[in-house]
Amino acid sequence: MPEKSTGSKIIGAAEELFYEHGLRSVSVDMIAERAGVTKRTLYYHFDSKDDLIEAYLQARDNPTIERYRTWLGAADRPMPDRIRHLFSCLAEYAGQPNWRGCGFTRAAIELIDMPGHPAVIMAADHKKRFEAWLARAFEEAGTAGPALLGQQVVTLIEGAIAQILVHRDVSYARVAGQAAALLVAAASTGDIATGEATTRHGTARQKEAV
Amino acid sequence: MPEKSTGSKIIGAAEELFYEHGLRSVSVDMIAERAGVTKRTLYYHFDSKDDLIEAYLQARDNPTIERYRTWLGAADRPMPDRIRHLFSCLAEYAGQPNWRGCGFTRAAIELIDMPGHPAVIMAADHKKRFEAWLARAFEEAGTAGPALLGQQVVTLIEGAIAQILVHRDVSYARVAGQAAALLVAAASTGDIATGEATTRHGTARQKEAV
DNA sequence: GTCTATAATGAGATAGAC
DNA sequence: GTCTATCTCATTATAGAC
Repeated sequence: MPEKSTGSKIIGAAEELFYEHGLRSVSVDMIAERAGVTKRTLYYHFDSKDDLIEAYLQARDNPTIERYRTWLGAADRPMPDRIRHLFSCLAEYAGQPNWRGCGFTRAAIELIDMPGHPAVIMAADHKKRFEAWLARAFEEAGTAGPALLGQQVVTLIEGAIAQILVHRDVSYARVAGQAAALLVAAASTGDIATGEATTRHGTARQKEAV
Repeated sequence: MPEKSTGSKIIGAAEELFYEHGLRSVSVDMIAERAGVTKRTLYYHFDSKDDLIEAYLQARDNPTIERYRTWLGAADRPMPDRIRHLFSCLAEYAGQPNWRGCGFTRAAIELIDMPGHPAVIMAADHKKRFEAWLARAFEEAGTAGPALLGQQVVTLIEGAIAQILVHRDVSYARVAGQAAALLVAAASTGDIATGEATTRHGTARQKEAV
């Protein structure tokens, strides 16, 4: 098999460093050193640091969505269970010591004063595609209101990630998973969780545990 | 009334700039200029930029929680309605052109490679107190499982803020509010939204609208 | 307490040889 | 394509006068 190309070595180094320490804290020098090349070589392969940032997110795009696809699992189980499983996997994944939240959201925040930055655009696009994938999974499972449910569940995922990051407490993934499963279950019974009506006569029930 | 002190002028400038552009993008020079003092004067009042960052978050702490307290409103209405109202207010607030998400979460992310930074500690502490306040409100309203519900609702708030920030679309606050109201309503009926049991026999219902 | 002026450092990016 | 060496600029922080 072929030697790893210089370009991909640089991207690999950028991935590790940007994700672990953030975009602004990591210098081009650090990336070059980690990649085992000089800065001049790095600039031969990439035009600028912004270019590297873009490549970093690009490299994470597909793997991230595929990871969630695996977590959701096949359609041979009820959707609420699959969703709970997804959040359960997230909890385990986020418990790893080198986990640092969502690289896309973090990029959007770090580059908040550069709305036109390619990485910011890419982050929004990535999240839209992720939401669309999830909504589609709901649709295929015959869940009512798949688009709305997609919005709600990605919001729970996003919130759980932020809370885990701030508190270093993965339990937020589990409680978010319970919430998501309840929403999905409510929709699965044929109801649509939207609108402004009161829900006080709802009777969604979950057995007590944990 | 007394003239605004130099110290508070500096903090005011730091607040505006840090919140709008982020911690790393804003230089001490910019803050000094905005405050109408020289850099030397700034360093007379604050030891370092990190010190300024801390003061910036400190200044936002109480106002932020009070804002949510107002949004939740008095206890003269059913809790699901109050929660929906809170998210509705968030949607309107986040629609303002100078809104930039949660300063605490953003600080935690920008300073992700400095886990011991005072601002990072303060962010976690702020969010814990916020969650405790919300859980207490549920408790006072007699809702079952107030602590769990507090976790779930803050997770929805956090997620909605992140999504709005990335997509510049306040509708995430509304759908998150619907989800939160449903969770609260489910708990209000005496159920506790926890555990691992399937929820497929739940029948929480919300009228379709919007 | 506030000013002008200046360190001291680290960053992104480039020159030109091989 | 990769190297050594350097440029240019922004940034945090400080010196010393008034």
